[in-house]
Amino acid sequence: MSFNHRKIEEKWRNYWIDEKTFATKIDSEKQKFYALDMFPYPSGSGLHVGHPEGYTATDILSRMKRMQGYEVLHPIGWDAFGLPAEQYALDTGNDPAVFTEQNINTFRRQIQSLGFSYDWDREVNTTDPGYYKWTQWIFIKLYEKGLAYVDEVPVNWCPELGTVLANEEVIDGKSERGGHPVVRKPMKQWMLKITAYADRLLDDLEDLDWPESIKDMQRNWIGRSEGAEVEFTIDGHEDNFKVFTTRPDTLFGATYAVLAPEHPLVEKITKDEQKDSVQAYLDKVQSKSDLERTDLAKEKTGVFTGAYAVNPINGEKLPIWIADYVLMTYGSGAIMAVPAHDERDYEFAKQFNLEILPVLEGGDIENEAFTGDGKHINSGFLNGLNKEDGIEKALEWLEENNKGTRKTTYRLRDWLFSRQRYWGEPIPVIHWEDGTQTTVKEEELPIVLPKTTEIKPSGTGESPLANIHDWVNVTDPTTGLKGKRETNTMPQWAGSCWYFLRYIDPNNTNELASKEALNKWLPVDVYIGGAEHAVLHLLYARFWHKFLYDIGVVPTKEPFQKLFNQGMILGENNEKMSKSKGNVVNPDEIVESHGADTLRLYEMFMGPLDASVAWSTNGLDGARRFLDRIWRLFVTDENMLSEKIQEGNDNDDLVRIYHETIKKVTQNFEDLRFNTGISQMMVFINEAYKTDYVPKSYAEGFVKVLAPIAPHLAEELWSILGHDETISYQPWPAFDEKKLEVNEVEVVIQILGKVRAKMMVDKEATKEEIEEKALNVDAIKERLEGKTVRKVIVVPGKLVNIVAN
RNA sequence: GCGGGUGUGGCGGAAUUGGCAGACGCGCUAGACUUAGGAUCUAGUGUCUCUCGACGUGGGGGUUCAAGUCCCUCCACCCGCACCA
Repeated sequence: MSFNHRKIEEKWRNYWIDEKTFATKIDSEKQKFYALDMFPYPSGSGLHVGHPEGYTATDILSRMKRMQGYEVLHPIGWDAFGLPAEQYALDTGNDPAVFTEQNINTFRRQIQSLGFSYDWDREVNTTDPGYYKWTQWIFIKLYEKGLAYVDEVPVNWCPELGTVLANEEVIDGKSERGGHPVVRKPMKQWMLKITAYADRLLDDLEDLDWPESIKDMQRNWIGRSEGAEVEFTIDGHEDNFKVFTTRPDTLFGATYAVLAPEHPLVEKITKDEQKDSVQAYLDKVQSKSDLERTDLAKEKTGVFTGAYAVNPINGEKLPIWIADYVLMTYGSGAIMAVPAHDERDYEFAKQFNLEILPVLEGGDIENEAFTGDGKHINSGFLNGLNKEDGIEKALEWLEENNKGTRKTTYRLRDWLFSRQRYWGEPIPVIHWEDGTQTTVKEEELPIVLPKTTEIKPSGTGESPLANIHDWVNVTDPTTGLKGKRETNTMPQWAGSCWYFLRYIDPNNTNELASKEALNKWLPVDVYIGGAEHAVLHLLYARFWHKFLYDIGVVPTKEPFQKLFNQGMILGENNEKMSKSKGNVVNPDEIVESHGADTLRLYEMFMGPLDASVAWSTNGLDGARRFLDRIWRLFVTDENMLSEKIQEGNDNDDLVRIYHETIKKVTQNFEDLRFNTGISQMMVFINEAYKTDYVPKSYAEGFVKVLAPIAPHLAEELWSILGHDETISYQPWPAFDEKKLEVNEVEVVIQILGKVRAKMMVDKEATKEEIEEKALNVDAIKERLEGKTVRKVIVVPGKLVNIVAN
């Protein structure tokens, strides 16, 4: 008979919630373990089968660690501000708060139906004023330290969404959310100075137990490059300009210079006879959308200004060009072009017939730029040096002669932090009528988002909050000075930058979390979520955490010691699940038809946690079949303990496999290799079916290791085994290394690397004994007839390889 | 183009330090039980020959007594970045 998952799962789900089985004692004496899930954005479409994959992984670890005697913090919450709810509210005329609350209720119900061992008293919600009070507080601290500032910058304006977006939120010239077109537009915006932390964000990656691919993505995003800033004067002109280069050693090979179209000197230095063509070029560049600028057809374009720069190293005159392959936003917006040794400059020089002068030996500059290493030539005092020494000597020369300095630049830009939207944390700043601006006093926090029915973006770049006069207009009670509140709100990423801190002390009204609790519980021991947050969330959260570390709020430099990215669950047709493809699997239906335990088991057994694997209904059935097999082994049709489970000592047929199972499963779970751990559990059950009886102690040990994967079923089996209390805090079973040993081991006998026979030998047998025995095996003797044995290799306990011809 | 990764039966995937390739599951085949089976149990299942055996981890080459694992080379696919000087 198969077990009734609906009844069993409901029973234990209610038990855990009613008894608060998984409440964390935050000041416990036990060793701590903090297992964190990336908290979900509670979308209107509900939970997806992809969500439970990562959640099950952390849940297994949490349940195992509890049984191993740790105090476990395993919380969940809601990243509930953000564009989709607001867009939906706009489209349907609903209040985003109401809509969000409904979504959260759905998510909570769905997550609870899967039996995750969250501490439900620690739920956080980024849209709760009690929570975002502290998001605002952190903003004020950033402001006080000069890390939050207003700047007029060219921003990514998305007309469709009516808001600006951070660089990280723009993909191929379109908004990450919704895929709407994005254009460049100068606007006054709040910025966070993440660049001040660029070096630390880069260097501290070294000590983190994170996937190398994620670390690399962050390294590339930060994009530190070391080189020199070199000063160029302009022939017959007062002004000069700086260029950034990583190859100061190639300065002798510079044959022209390029300014970005937006460079402030462009207008000043352009000669009269070039004015028309330069203006025409600038017009053309400006009308290009971001999409066109990143277009794949990368033909170089540009125009000559008529002006000449002077190469500081040899006094040569270099024509100054304008071209959009030089970006105003990187370095100084100007470059020295060394076409012989830079691919982009080479292309440009070919296009416009500019001089190409090699300064490094090797390569064939007739056909392509040479970017490798070689001896310097045509380079005055650098001649004969290699790349590394050349760079060093050039840097020394530049500094001695006041022509340039060592300089490090970054690809990372400051974080654009304002959104012209309603559904976000209000930025706690007041602009006063005397032209000053201040942050709100801490005791006035939180600045609560006002209720309104008018949440439509104005489209002019002003937030809908600007129309709520009661809220916007303030008067200082002591001075009578009038002012207006900042009407921009924070981006969605703000709330998720620190939520893992709030879980530690979620109801604290005096501080974001108590110092003692933070000291005990940080860092997060394991953090599991999707790879889509590789740069956005994970970089921002690290930045805020480092800042909080600097002002003494948190005790660790990094928030997440170990990070793991779960893979994607694809549709049955091997494609990404999506409504339009009709291949979405709804977890509610699986819980109903197969049970939560089956879903958990199946998702963990599909393959390695980090792989993307297609959903398979047959595979799901197989997972259920395994649970049924366990049930039938333990329980009779009358729901009594099966006679096959017997009190008493070891069963010799089962003893080794039992201890091996405990060992492997424990190790595999620890390593997040759930698929192999489960396979070992299947091996045990297969063996248990073949033998006459299963000692009760083995049965109990097995149910304990099953509990993290299939907790409802395990609880039920545990009670059928005669226990009154939850299995959740029962000690994790131990294995006995001695029981794994065998007296005789099978050794394979190979001839020339091919397996020809097998034999049993004593575990303690010496190499000589094994060799002798192997040569006396009949099948081997036959094969060696007429051949000379040249060599015999013996690997004790494993194999014998005979080299004979 | 740059960076990271993957490639093993019909399918998902196993395989410490090089040491029996294909654990476990799905699917398939046969048998048992059964009024019945999309239930359950038992056995089998890499390919070719069905007897000995040969061949097999993307292709080719190499090191080694021994290679999925190490080295060289080529190919395919996935992810990220993309004129970042």
